[in-house]
Amino acid sequence: MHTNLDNQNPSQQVTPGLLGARCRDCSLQELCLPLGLSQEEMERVDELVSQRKRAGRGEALYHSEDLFDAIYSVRHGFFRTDVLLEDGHSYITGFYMTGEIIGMDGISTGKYSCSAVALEDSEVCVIPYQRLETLACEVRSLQQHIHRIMSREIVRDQSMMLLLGSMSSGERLAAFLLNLSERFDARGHSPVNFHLRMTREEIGRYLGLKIETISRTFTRFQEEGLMEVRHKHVRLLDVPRLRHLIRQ
Amino acid sequence: MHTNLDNQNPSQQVTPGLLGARCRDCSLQELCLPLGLSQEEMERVDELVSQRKRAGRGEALYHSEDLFDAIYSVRHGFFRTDVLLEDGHSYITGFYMTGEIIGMDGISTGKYSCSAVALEDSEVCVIPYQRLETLACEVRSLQQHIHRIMSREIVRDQSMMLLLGSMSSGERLAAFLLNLSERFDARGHSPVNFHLRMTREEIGRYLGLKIETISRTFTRFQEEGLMEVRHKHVRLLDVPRLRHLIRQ
DNA sequence: CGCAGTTTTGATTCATCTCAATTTGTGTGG
DNA sequence: CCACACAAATTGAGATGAATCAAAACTGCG
Repeated sequence: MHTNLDNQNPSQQVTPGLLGARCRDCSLQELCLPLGLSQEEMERVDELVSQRKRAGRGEALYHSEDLFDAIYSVRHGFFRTDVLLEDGHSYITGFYMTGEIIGMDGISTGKYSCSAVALEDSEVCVIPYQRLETLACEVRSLQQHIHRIMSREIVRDQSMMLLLGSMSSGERLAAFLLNLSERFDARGHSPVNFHLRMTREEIGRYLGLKIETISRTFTRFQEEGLMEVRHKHVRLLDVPRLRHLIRQ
Repeated sequence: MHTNLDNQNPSQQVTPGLLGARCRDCSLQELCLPLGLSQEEMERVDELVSQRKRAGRGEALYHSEDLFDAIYSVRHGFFRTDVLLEDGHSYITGFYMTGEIIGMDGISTGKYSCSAVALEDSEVCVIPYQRLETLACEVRSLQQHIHRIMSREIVRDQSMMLLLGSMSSGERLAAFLLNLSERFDARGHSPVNFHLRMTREEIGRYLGLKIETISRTFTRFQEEGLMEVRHKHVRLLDVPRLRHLIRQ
C-alpha cells in the first residue's frame, strides 16, 4: 500500500521495505523507535518506515542546511554528526550506533543543523517526519516515545555540557569510553572489548581536546593499567577505576 | 470550568487562572507555547494552563530528581537550571527569561534532571504534562510546536557544546552577552543596555570558567571599548566587534 | 555603620595547546 | 608481494591561557 511517494534523496541508494526488514522482526525493537508499542501499533509504524538508505564509509546521510524531511534510525553501522564552522574547523555533536535516532535537530528550523557521516558502511531506516507526526497524533504511546527520545537527547547533550565545561582530559576520555561500553553492552556486545570506529582526531573533536592530548591520555591510561589500546581496538581492564575517575 | 485538580506542589504558592492571565491576552504569545495557534486552539490551551506558580528569589520551582509532572513557561522573572554533582560542585545548564519553557529534560525519565531556581521574584505558568500530551494529540499544530521547542533546545545545547568545547574565555563571554542581547531584543527591551540577573559566579558555572576569569574578561572587554559594565548593568558599545570575536 | 557576600586584582602553577619530528599504519599500483 | 605515498598516531619540548591561591576593594543589607 505504501508507494514511494516520500521525498527521498535520489543520489542515495534506497531500498524498499523487504521481508525481514520490518520493525516487528527487527532485533533493535527494544532500542529503537517502536519501543513499547503493541503489535498492532508496530505494524502501523512499519507502514511508515518502509525505506532503507545506505551510506558508505565517509559518506553523508544528509548535510547541514539540507531540507529536513526525515529522521533516521541506524540499522547497522556507525555515524557521527558534525557541525562545520566558517573557519573550516568543525566539531562533533554525537556518535550514533544501531537503534539510535539521528536528525532530530532539524525539526526546529526545517533544516538539519549538522551533517551525519557514516564511519563505516552503514544502513538506516528512513522515518518520514510528516507522516511520523501524523501517526503520533493517533498512536498515543508513539507520541510519548518520541517525546522521550527527544528529551533523552536533551539530557544527553546536557551531560556533554558538564563534560566539556568542567572535566579534565582524563575524565573526558574515561566518560567517553564508559559511555561507549554501556551502549555496546546494551546491544549484546562486550562492554570491555570493542573497536573504536572513530579516529583519535574525531574523538578529540567530540571531547573538545586536541589529537595529541587524546593520544597521550590513552598512553597514560595504559601505563596505569586502566586499559589496553592497540590501534582501534580497546580493552577496558579496570572499569571500576575508570568510573571512579569521573565519580558519576 | 477548570478546577484545581492538577498535581501541584502544596509548598508553593499557586494562583488559579485569572482574567488577564490567559494565553489569548498574554503579551508573550509570540514567544511562548501558543505560538502559531488559532484563536480556538489557544482557548483550549488556556483551559490547560490555568495555574500560576510563584518563586521568590533563590527559590526552586522544582528540584533535580523530583517527579516530573509539568513543564513551565516563564511569565515574568528569570530562572537558571542547574545540576548538582556529588562532590558539591554544580553547573548551570541554562538561563530562562519570559516566554521560555523550562523542564523538558524531565520527560525522558519522569524525573527532572536539574533544579530550576529563580534569580529574582518570578512567576510561571504551570503546564501539566499529561494533559498537554493529550491535547497535542488533538491539536496538530500544538504537537508540531512542542516538537519544535524541544528540537530548539537540542540545537541550543549543541551550540553550547561548541562554546564549551572550543571557545576561549573571551569568545565564551562575548557569545553569552550577544545571546542575552538578542533575547532581550526579542522581548522589546534594549539589546545593548540591560541588567544581568545572575552573579559572576553563575556566569562562570554556565560558561565553564572560574569567577576570576569572568571578572578579568569583563575588565578586558571594558579596556578594549567593547562594553561598559558596572555591577550588574551592562552596556554593549561595539556589537559588531563582539560578533566578530566569535565570528558566527 | 559594620559585616557578609561579591567582585576585582595580583602572583604563581598547571593542564592543555602548539609546533615539530618520528613512527606506524593503510591503501594503491606496478 | 613489495614499494611507495599518504594518513593516522605517538612522542617531545616549549608556549600559553585559565585555574588556583591570596588579598584587597567594593556593595548592599540589616
